[in-house]
Amino acid sequence: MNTRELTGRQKEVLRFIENFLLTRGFPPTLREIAEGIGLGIKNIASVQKHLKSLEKKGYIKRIPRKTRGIELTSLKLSNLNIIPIIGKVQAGLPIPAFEDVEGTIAVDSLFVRNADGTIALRVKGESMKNAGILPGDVVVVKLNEQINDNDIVVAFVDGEVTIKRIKRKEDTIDLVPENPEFDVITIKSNEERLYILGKVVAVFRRIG
Amino acid sequence: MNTRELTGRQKEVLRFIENFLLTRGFPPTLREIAEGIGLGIKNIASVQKHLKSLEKKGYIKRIPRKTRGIELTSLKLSNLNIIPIIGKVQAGLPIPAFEDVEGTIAVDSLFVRNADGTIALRVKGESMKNAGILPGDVVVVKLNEQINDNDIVVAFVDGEVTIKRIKRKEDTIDLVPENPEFDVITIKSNEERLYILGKVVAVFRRIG
DNA sequence: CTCCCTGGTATTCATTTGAACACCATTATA
DNA sequence: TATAATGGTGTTCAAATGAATACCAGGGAG
Repeated sequence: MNTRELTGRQKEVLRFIENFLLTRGFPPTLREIAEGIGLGIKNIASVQKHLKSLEKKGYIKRIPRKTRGIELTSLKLSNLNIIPIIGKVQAGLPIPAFEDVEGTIAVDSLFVRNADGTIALRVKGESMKNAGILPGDVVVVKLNEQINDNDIVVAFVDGEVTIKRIKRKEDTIDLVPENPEFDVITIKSNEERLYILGKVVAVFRRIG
Repeated sequence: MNTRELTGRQKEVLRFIENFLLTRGFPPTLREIAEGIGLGIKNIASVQKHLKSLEKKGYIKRIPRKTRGIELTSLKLSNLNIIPIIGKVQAGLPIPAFEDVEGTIAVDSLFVRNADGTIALRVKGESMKNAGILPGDVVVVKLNEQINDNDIVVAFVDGEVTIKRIKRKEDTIDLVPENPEFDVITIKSNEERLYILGKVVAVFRRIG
């Protein structure tokens, strides 16, 4: 048999573990698995064998002697980032304050590597429409990130929050919208009207 | 003290639990917490008190008498969906086949309610640019969903995969791009050139 | 036929674990 | 001043748990 193919019973065990973990928040014990797939409570040895098979075929990883020590290869929690969604950013000095935290959002590490210094905001306005950032979208913002030319940033201008593309000139900084209906905001370097909150690193949208 | 505010020690305990769960894949035992925050191994009673405080303030939920029975309010795994990323969709009858599964992606239930019959695809081409769907984006597709007029769909036309907005006319179906540089594809209802794979329900993009 | 893998049943055992007490110190609040 | 909340220490105990072992049966591969 192929090294990755599962027997019916093994599939059943794997599905049970996945489902248990997703609904309960932690992996099952051997006895919980036994019960879950309709085996007698005394019948842990069978479960042990199934788990050994699943591990050999690469679907799970077991941590020896640890209660509930089962990791799913398909669901690596270490690939997850929990990021707070901020409802309102309040102007303030020296740094703006985050208010109305709506909750948290789980983001795959495919989009965000590290949750440190990262927040999520809801997009208002159409100024970045042509960059594929629409009203209602959720943008993920890295706060303490190096800002490079042409980055899309979340900026405070005169106390207002806005998303724009940044372009540095000789003596000015341009905040460029990606929508011809909006104007470029030009700020002289010596003015104190601008505060760059962070860099937009991901965009999420739900449709329908 | 506010019902939600945490003391320094309580914060420390919560951070430890979060970090443990995310890196190890399952919550810690009381003794692991005790060790993790620098308490003696015998000192479980203190941890019990901290957990009780954290639960009272709504940050965690405990499942009595269960080893590692700690749920994080901020990280509800039940709010997570694990969706396969399909590298290539192969034309085939009666339904296309999914090949080159790149892996899985975790999606917050904020964007996808249910993982059943759901896949993720990478966008190629700019035909939906003005709908905020760009090349390289990941789109989430519901396979067995009711298709309504004006939905954005993944369609097979003459064996080619494409993302378009669907508009039903009297005797034809129009697949409308959201980019003036692309043409509308019109298909007569009696032709067998069209297969609707599913409906696009979410778009994800990484920037930079 | 023999060997290996799968799958189930039954039992034993050392550890681990959550829970419950008792006791103490500090600090903030009423 | 009294009271509650926080935070730490030490101990005991029943229950839960992973591991190991032995036994049995069927099927596929060589």
